Amino acid sequence: MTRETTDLPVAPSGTKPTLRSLAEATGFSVATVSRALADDQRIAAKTRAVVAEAAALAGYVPDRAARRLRTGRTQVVTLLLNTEHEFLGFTHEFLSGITETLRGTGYSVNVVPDDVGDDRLSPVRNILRNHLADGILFTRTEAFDPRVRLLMEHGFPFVSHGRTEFTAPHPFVDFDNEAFARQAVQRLVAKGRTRLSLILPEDRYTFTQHLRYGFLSEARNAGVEHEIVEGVTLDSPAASIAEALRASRAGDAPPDGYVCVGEVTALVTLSAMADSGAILGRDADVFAKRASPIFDNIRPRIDTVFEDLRETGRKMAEMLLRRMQGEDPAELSHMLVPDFERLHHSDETQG
Amino acid sequence: MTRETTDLPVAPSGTKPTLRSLAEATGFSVATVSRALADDQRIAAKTRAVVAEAAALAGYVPDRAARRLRTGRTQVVTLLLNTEHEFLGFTHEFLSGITETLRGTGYSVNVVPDDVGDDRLSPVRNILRNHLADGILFTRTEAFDPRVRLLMEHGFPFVSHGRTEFTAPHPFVDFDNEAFARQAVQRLVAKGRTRLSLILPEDRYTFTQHLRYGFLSEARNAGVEHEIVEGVTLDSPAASIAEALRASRAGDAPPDGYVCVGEVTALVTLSAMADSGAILGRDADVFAKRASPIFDNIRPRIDTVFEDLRETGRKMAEMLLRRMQGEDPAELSHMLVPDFERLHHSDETQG
DNA sequence: AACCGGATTTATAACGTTTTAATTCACTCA
DNA sequence: TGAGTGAATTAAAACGTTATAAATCCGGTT
Repeated sequence: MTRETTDLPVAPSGTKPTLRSLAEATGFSVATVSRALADDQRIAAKTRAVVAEAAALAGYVPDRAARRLRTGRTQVVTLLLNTEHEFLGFTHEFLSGITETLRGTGYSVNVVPDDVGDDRLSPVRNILRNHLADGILFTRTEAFDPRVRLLMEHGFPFVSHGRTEFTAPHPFVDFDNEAFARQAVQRLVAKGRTRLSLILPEDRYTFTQHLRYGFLSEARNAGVEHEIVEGVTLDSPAASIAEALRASRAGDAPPDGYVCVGEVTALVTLSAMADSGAILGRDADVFAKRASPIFDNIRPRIDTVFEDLRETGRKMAEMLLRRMQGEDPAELSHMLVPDFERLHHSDETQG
Repeated sequence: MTRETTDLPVAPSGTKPTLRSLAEATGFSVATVSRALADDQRIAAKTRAVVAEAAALAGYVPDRAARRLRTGRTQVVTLLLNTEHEFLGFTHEFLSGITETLRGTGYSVNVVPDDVGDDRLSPVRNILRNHLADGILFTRTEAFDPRVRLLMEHGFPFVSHGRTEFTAPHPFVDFDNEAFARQAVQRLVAKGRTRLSLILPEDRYTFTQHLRYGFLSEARNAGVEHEIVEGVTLDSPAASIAEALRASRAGDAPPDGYVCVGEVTALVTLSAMADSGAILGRDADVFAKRASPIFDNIRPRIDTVFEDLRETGRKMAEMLLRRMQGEDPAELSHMLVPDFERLHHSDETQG
């Protein structure tokens, strides 16, 4: 009971500390030690203190496999990550936010590829069937996303990046893309632009509808001409997008205002303009959404709004933690609003 | 022994399939079923077939926690991921390559933040002590990287992105940065440039030395002036880099050739040139390394060499798998060479 | 008829944890 | 005194797997 071995600072001599070794060291039973470490109130306060000290001394950490086997809880959160397309920096920022929030919670982050071409349900089924995680995060949510349906049926904790159109509420974090689109139109119109153009993501994604709605209704309000580029999406190869843009510019009255939802699109738009002799600010303007600070270093400069994906990751992880603790899904949603005050994220570094 | 239940197509009625349920279904013991599934040659061929069929029918998948508890093997690979800086698209491509190779192997990928400011050793210690993974991958390797030393001491499987200067061999995948730097200098000199400039990553990283050596020795060979920009590194804030570049351009004989190791640096360089009235191709040229296809869509175009980080991820995962199977570390290394033939990755999409 | 040996199979322990259902113990109360 | 009470502790089972050591079977010797 009284410590006679004050020599080991952190590491136990040869074998790794376990409940049993702590039990032997303290003289209590394994069951008591387990409860004491869980801070079970039925265990005498003094006992809890003694056990805690012994555990700290030995550097005890509960064995994840054993705990998982016994409780069924994995202490793992799985991120379904699209490995095909990305907005520049999306993955990095998003994943950084997630790990940042989860650090120190005992949960670890597991990354599983989610390729839209494939069956998006199969990774989820796999996790569900074999209980490979306690919670799931995913992106590129569809209006009636089958993953959301399945997970809700199973009552399995998850947070989606993006809303759905299901009636039952579920946890999500989203960016207000409609507001972005409206604001983009307003800005371009304010600059005197009258023929707006937009390239959308694939129809399947919910946020595509938000963008479309915001763009169309605001353009109608303003009474300006507008087009949604056909035959090409945000995820099309840059070459195809460039082709479509050039075709569009070859018409009699080419667009004079571009709303760009992704960075690649924005850059391609700038290139297409340059290639066809159009000059930014004179012949057309561009308004883009960006996830990385890259546009601060592009000349000519364009107007952008920042979507903070690190914060998105943080929020999603936080909601998932709360959901896994049993909080009501209806309470767990968060909207990121475009920061219109800080357009352009102006750098102050240039002359 | 003879299956009387042919009704269940894939899912077992209520409870999940386990060795015990398979044992009951086939009439063999749990031990035999376990061995049969492991394709142990001591088990009769007919028995193995019967068990395999039953397992397939029931949709049996071994429980990871139980197996891990028993064997000590986690079936987890941990990626130490820097969450601060990134070359554009690095994380996405790299991680995609890793998950791509690991898919279907039974290993899952676990992401742990590795922040250079912190103690880079502590995540490794944590993994080692609690056996949280069977193997480790990491980036931003230092010349005498303490993580490499520790892992080698423990004989723990890992693959580093980048070499070290330890004498004992260890698995790594690296890009030939010296060759890149040499080629960059040669190209710029071939264009008639005589005052070259380079911004390096932090000194601690091994690849910094490779870049420096390649740059310096090739510039001396060619007999051209050259400078390594002081007081600023690849990871400095874009604003600081821009500041340093502008200061450099303000001198009497500003650089006329820039070697850019990262995309952000390249963009900042272009901005700094634009801001100071210098024109690409007339007053200076830029040669950059890129990890994303972004430069195809930048105007004016610059010469680039592609570092394929998806392939890097694939290779690292592959080496780790082989290392975990006990292969000799000395055999497990791979160098990616700059693809000089495909400079610029020309797009053919523009007029 | 007893025995051997190789080929199969099996009972059992163990990995480290949590939890159910006792058990112990010191008191209090009638 | 003897039972009742509540607080504190514990023995033991269980989670699903693998590995050790032992058991069984069977055809072929001696």
